[in-house]
Amino acid sequence: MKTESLSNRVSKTSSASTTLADNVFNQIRTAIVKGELIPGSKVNEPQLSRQYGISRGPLREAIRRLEGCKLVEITPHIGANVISLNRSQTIEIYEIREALESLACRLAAEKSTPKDCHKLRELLTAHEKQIQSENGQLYYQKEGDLDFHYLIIQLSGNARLFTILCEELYHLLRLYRVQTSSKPSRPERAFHEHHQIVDAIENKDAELAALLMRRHISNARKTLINQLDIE
Amino acid sequence: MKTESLSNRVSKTSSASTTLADNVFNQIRTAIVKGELIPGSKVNEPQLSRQYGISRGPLREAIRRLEGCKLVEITPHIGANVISLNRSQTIEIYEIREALESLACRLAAEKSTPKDCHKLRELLTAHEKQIQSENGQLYYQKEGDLDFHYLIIQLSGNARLFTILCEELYHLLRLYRVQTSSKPSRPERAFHEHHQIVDAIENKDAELAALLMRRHISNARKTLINQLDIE
DNA sequence: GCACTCGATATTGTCAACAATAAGTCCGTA
DNA sequence: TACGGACTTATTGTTGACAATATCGAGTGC
Repeated sequence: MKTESLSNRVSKTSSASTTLADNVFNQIRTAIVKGELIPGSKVNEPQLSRQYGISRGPLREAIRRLEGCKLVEITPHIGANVISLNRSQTIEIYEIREALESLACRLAAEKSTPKDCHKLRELLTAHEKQIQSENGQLYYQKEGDLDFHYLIIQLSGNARLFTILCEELYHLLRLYRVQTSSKPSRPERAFHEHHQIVDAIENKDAELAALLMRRHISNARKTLINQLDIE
Repeated sequence: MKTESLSNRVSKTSSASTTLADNVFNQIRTAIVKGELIPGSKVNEPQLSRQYGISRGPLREAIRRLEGCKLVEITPHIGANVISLNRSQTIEIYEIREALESLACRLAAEKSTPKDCHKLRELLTAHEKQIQSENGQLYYQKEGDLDFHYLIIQLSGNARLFTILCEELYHLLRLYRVQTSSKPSRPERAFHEHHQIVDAIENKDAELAALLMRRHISNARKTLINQLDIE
């Protein structure tokens, strides 16, 4: 209440939630994903409770939710630390993504209506225009890539799949990008792959769609590994 | 402290944890998975805090962890309810299992040492003896099936994969079995499939291992669907 | 008899204080 | 100077009380 000072407005997301715990959960989560809370650092309860102007009760509930999302690690009697992903852990996540998004793509191809396909096409052409007007490099950085993947996962119709990918793994990957300040840079290639994937979905070729998505993410993984090897 | 009466000992798991919240989290989780807390029912905080002899603070943290495992659903200002899986939600989980365990199997085939393969063989032969001595039907019910899958996931070496499958999805499936009191009944067929999988892993044929595992779980899914259609 | 409102009760959300554990500091000794 | 131990401080764990919201039931009007 009193110390609304400088760092209180960490993010704009959902300032008016129904409960303080959920509210501050969202705020801290975006703070972590944006890199404002640096990976590996300690999550100090008294400090955060002052910062957000709430008591430690709901704050601890929020931290427990963050633990569930695997964004912090809690050690009993010591406290929580913001997760820090190393090289192999990131590769692990990409392996899982490969399997799950391949599945999502197959399901999407099976279930998608012409209207859905139209939305996918629209998304791609919108991104294409953006690329042309902004000289290409911003496709990934503006997360147009993620938009595309989000939509396919939604089209899969598997709600739990959406939760695992979009509510858990993607946040972790976003964190990693901030952590290593890595700029994914293979826009035109990825863009071509995206078009192939939509083609397969439109043709209702589920197996091909799954294969293409798997290869798409596998390529991203290999790019990441090479990038890590260089550094 | 005072009301240790009848329903206090809900489970035997981990009575001496380091913190009350973690302790009661484990207890409630097993209670849910065992069906002692029936799916869909309300999670009453005052009642549970009396039952476990703790205050509502750590209890609420435990509930938030359960929310993270997707074992309860929390509605603001209303409370938590034990999750209840319907038919389609269960199929969703099986779809995810199919993708993830297929991945696990491929990784296991790539990384497994001869010693690992030996352990797998031992597990299978041990189960085989058990089947012969107990007339078959108990293989699944004693969770020998899960032992097998657990071991392969461990051999995959992907820690996050292990977490997602063994710490989250499996608990949900176990809950569903209790909920519908369904007894998986295709022991000899599944057993044959298990043997094939180990063969592939031993031969370092990662693609085949992945394929077989995917089919193995796909069969289980189809069996489940048929079973549900009958009822 | 039915629907609606209002009040009583129970449950959830939040807080501030206390207890227990860990971390840091200062001091003495070898 | 380096090491170890007691003391101090800070942080986490836990509790009970209070506030806010939702649920249930009785009573009233139609």
